[in-house]
Amino acid sequence: MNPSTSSPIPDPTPCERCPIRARALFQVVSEDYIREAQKYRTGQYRLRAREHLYRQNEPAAFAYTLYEGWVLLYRPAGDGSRQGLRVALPGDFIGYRQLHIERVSHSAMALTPALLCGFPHRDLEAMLHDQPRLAVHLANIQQRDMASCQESMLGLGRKRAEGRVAYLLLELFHRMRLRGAAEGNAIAFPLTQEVIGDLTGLTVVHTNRVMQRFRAQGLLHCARRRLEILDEPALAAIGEFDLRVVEAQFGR
Amino acid sequence: MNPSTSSPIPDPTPCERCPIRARALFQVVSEDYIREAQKYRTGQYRLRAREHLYRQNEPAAFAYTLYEGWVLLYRPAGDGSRQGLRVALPGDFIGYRQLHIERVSHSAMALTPALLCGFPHRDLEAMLHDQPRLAVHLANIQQRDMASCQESMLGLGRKRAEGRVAYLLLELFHRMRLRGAAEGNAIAFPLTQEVIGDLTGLTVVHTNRVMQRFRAQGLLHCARRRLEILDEPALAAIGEFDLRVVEAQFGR
DNA sequence: CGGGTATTTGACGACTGTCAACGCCAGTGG
DNA sequence: CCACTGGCGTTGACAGTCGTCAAATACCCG
Repeated sequence: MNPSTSSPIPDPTPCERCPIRARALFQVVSEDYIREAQKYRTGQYRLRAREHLYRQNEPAAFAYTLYEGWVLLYRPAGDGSRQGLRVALPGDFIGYRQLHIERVSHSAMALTPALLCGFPHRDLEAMLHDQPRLAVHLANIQQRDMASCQESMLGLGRKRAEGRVAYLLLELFHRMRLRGAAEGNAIAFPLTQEVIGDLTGLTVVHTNRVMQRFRAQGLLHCARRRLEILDEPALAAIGEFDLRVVEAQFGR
Repeated sequence: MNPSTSSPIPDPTPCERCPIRARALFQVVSEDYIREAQKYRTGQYRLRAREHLYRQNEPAAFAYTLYEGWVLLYRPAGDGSRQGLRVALPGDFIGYRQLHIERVSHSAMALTPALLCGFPHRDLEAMLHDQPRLAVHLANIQQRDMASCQESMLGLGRKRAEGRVAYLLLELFHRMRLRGAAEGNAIAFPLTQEVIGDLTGLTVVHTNRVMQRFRAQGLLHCARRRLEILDEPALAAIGEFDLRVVEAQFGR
C-alpha cells in the first residue's frame, strides 16, 4: 500500500516552457490561444522509472500530456495488489478528473523515464469555457478512453488468460505502430511480466506461463525490453483482437 | 449471437414532447435554451422489458435520458455471452458517443419497461458549442462514468465472485436510495441472476451459488424482484464497498 | 392450467492462484 | 576482474475458485 513514509506527492520539477505542442488535447485550439496560455501556465515534468506522477486520493491539480515514455494508470486494490487501467503512451492525455472534485480515483506511475507537460486544472476549466471546441474535443478524448475501458471490462470479465494477454500485446504494438514507433513487427517494450499481470488481472506466475506458451508456439518473441510479433493472425484470433477497432480508437 | 432475423434497430416510438426536464444532462443549461431546443427536437420513447434501445455497431443518432425503468448497457462477447458495463437507473444519461464517429461500442437493453427522452447527437453537438457550461457538465458526467468503469475493472480483475456480487448489490441499493427510491433497506430489484452474472463476469450457476450463500448467512433477502439488505456491514466488507465513493460519484 | 422463464442442484474438471524456491542478468562497488 | 545485490523471469507442486454440462424444480403470466 502507500508507504506512509514517503511523501504522497511526487516531486516533478517544472522546467522551462514546454517546447512541444500538447498534441493530445490542444490540437483543436487556435495556436494563438495555446501560445498565450502556455506562456505562463504550462510546465515540463520529468519522472524516473517507477516514480509516481500522482497517487489515488491525492488532491489533483494538474492534467498532463505525456511526451516521452510509458506511464501506467492503475487502481490500488485492498490487498496491496493493483489493477492496471491503461498504459499511457507518448502523446496521450493523462489525469483529467471531474472538475470541482478534489481527488483522483487512480494512481499513475512511470514505467520508463518520462517527460510530461502539465497544465493546471483550474486553467483548463477556464479554457473550456472560452474554447467550446476544446470542450468537445475533451469529451471525445474521454469517450475514447471510455471505449477502451469497456474493452478492458470485456476482457477481464469474459476472456481467459491467453486472450487477455494476446489482446494487450497487440493493442500496445499497434498503438505504437500508429505513432510510427514500430520497427517492422517489433517495438520497444518496457513492460515487465508483473505489469502485464496487473493489466490483465493475472498473477505474475500465470502471466509467465502464458508468455512462455506464446513463445513456444512461435507467436511472439519478447525479451530485453523488446516485443516482436511473429504470428499476428494467431494472436489476434486468441485475443479476439480487431485492428479496425483499435485504429478507430487510437488512430487519428 | 444477434439473431439476424429481427431488425437490429429497435422501434422506439417518439411521443409527444418530453414532459420532464432532462435532469441528468441539461440541468446546468438555461431553462430558456432547453425549452427552445426541446420544443422541436426532443422525443419520448417507450421500451418494453427485453427490448433494445440500441445495439453495438449501430449508427447511433440519439442520446437519451432515462426517465423510468432500468437499462442494461453491455458489450456482446464473441461466444454469445455478454459483459455488463453498467446499469442505468432513472435519471441517468445514456448513449453519448464520440462525436463524428458513427457507431456505438456497446448495446443497451431495457431490463424493465422503460421511458426515455431522446436527443439527436447532431443537435447535442450544436448545443455544446453554444453552451460551454453544458460541455463542462458533459465532461463531468463522462468522468463519473469513467470512475465507475474503473471501479468495475478493479472488481473484475481483482475481486472474487462474492466480492463482485456484494459490491454490485450495494452499489445499486445506494444509487436507488440516493434518488429516494428505497423503502427502508429494500429496493425494487428487477435483475435476474443471469444479468447479475453478466455484470460481474460470472456464470448464472456460480452467481446463484453466491446469492444462496449470502442468503444462508442472513446477509440479504432477494426474491420477487425485491432486494433487501439485511447485513450491510458484512456485505460492504466482502465487496470492499465504500459508501463515500459511491455517494461522491452518484450522489446529488 | 400450460409454457416459458428463472432458479436450483450435483458431479466433474479446468483454469488460475498460492507458495516456495531457483536461476539469470545487469549494475555496483571493492 | 570478481563478488554482491536486487530485479526479473522461471519452475514445480498443490489447492480452490469457478466454469461446464445436464437436469430438476419453482415461478410467472397468459
